[in-house]
Amino acid sequence: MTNGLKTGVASTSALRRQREREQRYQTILAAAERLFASEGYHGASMENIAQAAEVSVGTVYFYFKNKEDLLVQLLSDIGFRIRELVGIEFSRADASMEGFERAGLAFFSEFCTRHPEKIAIFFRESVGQGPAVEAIRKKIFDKFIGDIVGALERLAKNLGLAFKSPHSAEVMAVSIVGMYERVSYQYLIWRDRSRELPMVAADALAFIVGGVKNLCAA
Amino acid sequence: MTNGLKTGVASTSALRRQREREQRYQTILAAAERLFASEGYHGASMENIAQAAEVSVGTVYFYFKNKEDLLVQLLSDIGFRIRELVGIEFSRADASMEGFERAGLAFFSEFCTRHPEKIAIFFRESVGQGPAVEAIRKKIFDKFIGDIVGALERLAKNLGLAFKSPHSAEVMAVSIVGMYERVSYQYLIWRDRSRELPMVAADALAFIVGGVKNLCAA
Amino acid sequence: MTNGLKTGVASTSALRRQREREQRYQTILAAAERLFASEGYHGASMENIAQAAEVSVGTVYFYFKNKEDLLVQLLSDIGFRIRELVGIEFSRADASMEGFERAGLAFFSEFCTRHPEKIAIFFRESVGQGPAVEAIRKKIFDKFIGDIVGALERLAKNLGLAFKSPHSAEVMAVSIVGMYERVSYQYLIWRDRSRELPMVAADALAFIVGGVKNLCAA
Amino acid sequence: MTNGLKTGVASTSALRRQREREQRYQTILAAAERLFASEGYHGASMENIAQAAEVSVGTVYFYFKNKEDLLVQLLSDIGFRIRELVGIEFSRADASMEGFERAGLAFFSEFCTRHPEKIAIFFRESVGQGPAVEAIRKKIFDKFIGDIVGALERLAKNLGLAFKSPHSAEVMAVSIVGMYERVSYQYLIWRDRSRELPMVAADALAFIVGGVKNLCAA
DNA sequence: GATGAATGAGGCTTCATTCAT
DNA sequence: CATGAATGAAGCCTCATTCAT
Repeated sequence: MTNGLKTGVASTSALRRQREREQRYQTILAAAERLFASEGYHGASMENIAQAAEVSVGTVYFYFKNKEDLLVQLLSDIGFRIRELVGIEFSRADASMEGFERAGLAFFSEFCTRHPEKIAIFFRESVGQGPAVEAIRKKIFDKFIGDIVGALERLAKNLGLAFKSPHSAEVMAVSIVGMYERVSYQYLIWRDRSRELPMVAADALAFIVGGVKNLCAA
Repeated sequence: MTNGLKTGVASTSALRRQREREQRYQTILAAAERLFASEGYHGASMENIAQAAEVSVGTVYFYFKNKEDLLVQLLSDIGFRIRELVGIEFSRADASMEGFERAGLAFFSEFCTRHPEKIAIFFRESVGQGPAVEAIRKKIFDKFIGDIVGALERLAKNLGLAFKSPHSAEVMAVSIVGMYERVSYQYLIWRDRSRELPMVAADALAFIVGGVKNLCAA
Repeated sequence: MTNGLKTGVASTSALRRQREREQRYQTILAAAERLFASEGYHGASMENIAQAAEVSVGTVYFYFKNKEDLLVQLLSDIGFRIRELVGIEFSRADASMEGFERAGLAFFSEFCTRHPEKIAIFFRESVGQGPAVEAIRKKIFDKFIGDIVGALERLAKNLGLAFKSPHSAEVMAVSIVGMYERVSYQYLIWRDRSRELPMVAADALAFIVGGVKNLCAA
Repeated sequence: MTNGLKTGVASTSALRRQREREQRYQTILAAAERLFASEGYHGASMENIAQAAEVSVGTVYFYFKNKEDLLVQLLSDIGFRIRELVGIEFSRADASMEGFERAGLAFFSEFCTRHPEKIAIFFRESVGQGPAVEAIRKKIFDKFIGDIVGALERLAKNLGLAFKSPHSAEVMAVSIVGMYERVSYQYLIWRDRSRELPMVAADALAFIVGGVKNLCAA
């Protein structure tokens, strides 16, 4: 306080440290993402990841508790980004199904095309990797399903419609998530048709719209 | 057949051998199925599997090329059974969507309830286990998708309808498969609501019917 | 039963297998003993031990659960041998202190001289190696102390003597064990005076005899 | 001392520094003692110790050469304190065995009860930790043995007694140390009977007295 | 003097697979 | 055909120690 300079200098170097830490963290995470997607979760060794990130194994363990933690952080990040991009569209959906379409386009045309590795990790590499990973996967899925259920309920309320059964909203949400998953898997991971994805997406969205209509009644 | 006693005796013992071989094969496969589902593909060691099947490790390797082969055979069997039960309903579907509903019920109310381990293996444990496994998974998915596409095309033809786009049929099929997958995962693996599954299935099927209608036009 | 030869052959090869197994087990244990004594418990790696035993690392793990198990088996064996050699003399001690002297000579002049590595492992390398190892150490010590307490009580009874306090017998036994331990450590491990050990032992035993007398009273 | 103000100020701050340094040193040593005793020498990492002492790892390395040094300093300190408390009683022992009893009580009733962690470190955690540590352990033991030998020799001289053999004094000293060690281990570390220790000690000391008498003759 | 991020050698352990009996 | 002991590559992870700031 009494010493502007010193504090200034100190905070500057402290900030830089902080920044560098964050950068290293991200570098390692990025390397892991790349390798998990290309070599598979088990195929990528901690050694490989460290090399790809240009750090030592010890450094990886300084930033992440263990290999599983690497995957968990990756999943958290992926889940966050998807919701940021897609969930927001669902939450805007009110009196029409336009929000559903915008959400789908955001996912298929933007997210999938830009981040095929994230799709591979979320839908392929993180599946069946033990309880801890399954737990976070379930959490992410549940949040996403919640977003869609919210959108459906607002839609029904605003349009004065009722669902066929008490499960309907949830089942629809789960179904929609399942479609997202398998369509992206089929057209992005198994065959790379990322260019056709927008058209494919259009059909998928029409399917969703029809499905939703059929489970609501005046 | 035409030979005398000696051959008869020989063929009898040969038959018994054949039968015993087949039995052993199935015993091992069953043990693997159980363990893959409960401990995970990586969590189950060949030693474990051999013990569970009450044979030696060597014997497991006599009947199966390697661990991956065990999974592949399991997947083949699962794929076959699903098509046998579900695919047949799709192929019967002609001029109405009833076939789609029967297929869905067969899957959710029969298959899922009776074989939750097969669902776990197909949708969880076999995901992301390397190229060879992915290949057979893709093959099974593709066949199943083909069944549904066939049903959709017949339906369209018989009702004089046209698809919105050339992709439509395939996208719908992929979507339906995705729904099957995630709905069973959500209501069977993540939470055990096998008793509610029939009701859930009803909603899911209504969703499908609506989706299909929306992608066909007179 | 009906086939002497076959059973004979079978049992022969089965026996040989059994024998070879036991031999391998002992070979590995011996290698571990040697290395633990010379390099220290932590200084000896599983790799080293495997090499010294001329087997692969995997084989070591086939016979022993882990490194700690190796130490535990070693300790069990050492404890057993000491009691076999020394404890028997205590149990023979009845109406005089001769048994105490024979026991001491057996320990110092026979066991220590013949198995300095076992002494090193029991009194040096196995100390402070975690709860599991401490547990077995305590068990062995307690048994040994029990042997001595038994001898003391018989002695007292036969000579019509009484102990000073209820603890006396146990405290004496613990004291005697402590003497055994430190005397062997001092004259065998820290300096190699194995040749003088018999004389040293004589003095130590005289010390014990005097101590015992002082804690018993007519 | 003789300098004026400036130096005075300087020496004041220098003194404070000196004091702070000494404090830090002791804080770290205390943290190490606590952790070595509770987690074991290997179980306590330098990181743990630094955290417990509320300093950084680097600081620990500023005050101590390495982890072993931490243990060595600890041992030195423990050895010093034991001699300070116990050895002094032996050195006072002249014409009677009272000194031996006072020494024993000092050890069992004072030192053990007050510093169980030091006992654990000296008799458990520092055993078998490599040549350097063994060397200092031996040095401490030897000094302590020397104290006792001195007391024994003075006693013999003053009472006009002779030892049975040239080894006798040393063997007795070693035996006494061994008793101290194992009795404290048995009644303090393995079972916490610190409250009964005084009584146990009484018996142990009577044992020693008897033993000594038996090895001296008029 | 103090900090704490970075290092990397080295340890323990697992497990799919082979092969002599 | 069945057995199960043997293999050894490869993985994950720890931790004492260093050094630029």
